[in-house]
Amino acid sequence: MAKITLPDSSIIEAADGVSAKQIAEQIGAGLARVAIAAKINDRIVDLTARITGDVSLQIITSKDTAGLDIMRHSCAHVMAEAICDLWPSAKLVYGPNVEEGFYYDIDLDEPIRPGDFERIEEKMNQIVKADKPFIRKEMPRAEALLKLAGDKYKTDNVNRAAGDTISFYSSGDGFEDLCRGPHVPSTGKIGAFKIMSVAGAYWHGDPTQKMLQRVYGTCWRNKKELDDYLMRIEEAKRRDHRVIGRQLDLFSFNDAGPGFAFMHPNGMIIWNLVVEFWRDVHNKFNYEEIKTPIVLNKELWHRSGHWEHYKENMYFTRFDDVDYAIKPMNCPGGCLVYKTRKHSYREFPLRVAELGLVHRHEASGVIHGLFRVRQFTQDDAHIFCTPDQIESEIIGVIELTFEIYRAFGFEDFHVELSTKPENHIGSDEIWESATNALKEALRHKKIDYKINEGDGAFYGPKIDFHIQDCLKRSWQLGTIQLDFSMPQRFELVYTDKDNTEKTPVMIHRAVLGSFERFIGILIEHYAGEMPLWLSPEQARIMPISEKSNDYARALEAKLKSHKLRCSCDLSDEKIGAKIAAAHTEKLPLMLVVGPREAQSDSVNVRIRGREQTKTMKTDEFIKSAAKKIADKEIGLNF
RNA sequence: GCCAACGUAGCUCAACGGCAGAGCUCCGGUUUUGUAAACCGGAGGUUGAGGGUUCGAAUCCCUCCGUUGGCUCCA
Repeated sequence: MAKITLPDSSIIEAADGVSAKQIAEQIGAGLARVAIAAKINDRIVDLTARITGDVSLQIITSKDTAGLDIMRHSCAHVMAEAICDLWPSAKLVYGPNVEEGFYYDIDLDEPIRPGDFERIEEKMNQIVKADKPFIRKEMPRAEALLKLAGDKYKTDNVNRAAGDTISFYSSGDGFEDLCRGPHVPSTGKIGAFKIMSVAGAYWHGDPTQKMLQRVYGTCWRNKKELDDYLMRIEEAKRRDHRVIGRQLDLFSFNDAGPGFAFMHPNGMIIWNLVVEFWRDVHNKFNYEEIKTPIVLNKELWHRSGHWEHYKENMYFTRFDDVDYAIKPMNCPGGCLVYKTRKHSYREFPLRVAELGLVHRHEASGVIHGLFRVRQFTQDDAHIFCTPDQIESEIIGVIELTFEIYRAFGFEDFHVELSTKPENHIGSDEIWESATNALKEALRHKKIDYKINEGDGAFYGPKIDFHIQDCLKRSWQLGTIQLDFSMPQRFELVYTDKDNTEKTPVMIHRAVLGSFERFIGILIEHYAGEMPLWLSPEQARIMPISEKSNDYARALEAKLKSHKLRCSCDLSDEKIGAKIAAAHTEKLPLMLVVGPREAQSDSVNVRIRGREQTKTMKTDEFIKSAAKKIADKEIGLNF
């Protein structure tokens, strides 16, 4: 006898071996119709799964996240069947879900092109319409390996799978695929789908392996959800910093220097404001600032270990028969500054910041707007301290980091901790204590984090701060890295209490990561609508007609004397056109002035994106704007 | 670096073997305007670069450069 507890705590009794589907039918025909899978004792299984004994049961529908996940994976199978039908020589590799859809890796010599998507979708539609059941077949591992003999990809998948029982699913017209499951009961249960893109992907992410074709698709409960998703992508593309950067004349790129950003006057205004703010916060946290050369002798890079570990990404130059490298990191220069005098434990922790311009020859395929460039300015700093100061220093860096992120309204980021890699230097003991110091600091600040085992730098463990761009791609901002290598390589020392020379600990950290990337992220974060304090132009003065131009000019001079960034639109256009132009430029404030305002020394304030306007005395406006700027207010309410 | 797609005026795009075009921007003029785009005119191009096929190439083929989306890598 099976005793089945439902989510509402009610209990159904049935004969052993009853299927989840039968129970769903017993609960209600409506539920049975929308049922996709079942959760038996926290394990998600097919609806056909048999129930024995005392269990808890939940029927999963497409409303559940798990139901949508299952639907997507079943959709991947349908896509695989369609592709195998169109290209019989296609070999299936691996087809997991991703955040908002799925992909399937396929080994096929003939390239699948975007132009083929339509016929793949057509074939998929036929399969879905036929509403054939997904049927699970189980067999022992040995039998599965025999069955898959000759298919190196699926054999590999079986070898990587856990457990002794291997399952296959068949659906459609004799299509069968190795799969753990579960699946929807039949292909007709799959909602609205679309093939999104195709891209190359290495088998197991290994560049020495064959490049496969990865076909991306998305699948939603219904057409409306699919359309909403496609709309969201379109919206996101409108936030793309590369598009907005051109629209707002912030920066550009040129074939003359791929991966090297040209910052325009508007972009530099934002840049300099971020630098100014950054300096204020670093002063508050007792940092000093230095600047080290961009081009340094090659020998230095041998000593630092960069030659050995980073040569492929470095630029080199040669003159007067001497080889030089263009710095990819600031630390060696920082070490040379440290060595210019003797240091005492009394001056520790020594926090030395540098806005260092570095060059890294990134692979051509990874260059991406301001997010991934070949020349960038790091907001770097090196903290020299004693081992027992590590944890408090890390806490200090985290506090400084949050203070800076908060000013820009960033709440949505995540933290990752990377631990000892296989190729590392230093003893296990020192790695363990350093990693624990990082963990303790995170625990102390009550920060959740993800652990990337073995992903640390060769010289020490690290904490990274990540943020997502408008298309949900994740980008690293700040980083905190413990470095046991550099102080030794450069023979850095300090004199301790006992008058002996010891090696300091070096903490390498960046908060914004790179100014280029950070400005790109700011643009996407605000969709180009910068808060008042960061806006390249804060207010545009718009005379109603030429008759008010003199008042407009006088007003401009007055606002500028109060350090407001503004200009006059003295064109022959009507006021509506001037407003439209200002909106296109995403200006926060528009000041419409005509004879009325001129007479009363006032301005009519119009706020970006709003219909209603407000007339106020010029002095009152200046005071109010100045306060918003000083407070770095994000809202524009006047 | 690898796979695929794409490079036409400053920007967004059309023409897809047969005279390179539109809107916006820019320049000149008319208009003197009260809250999201007035009107008229003009300028702007060896179609990313080089080679090939063809009577004829933006269009077809090859090489290179760049861009986009992924993979690997990474701030």
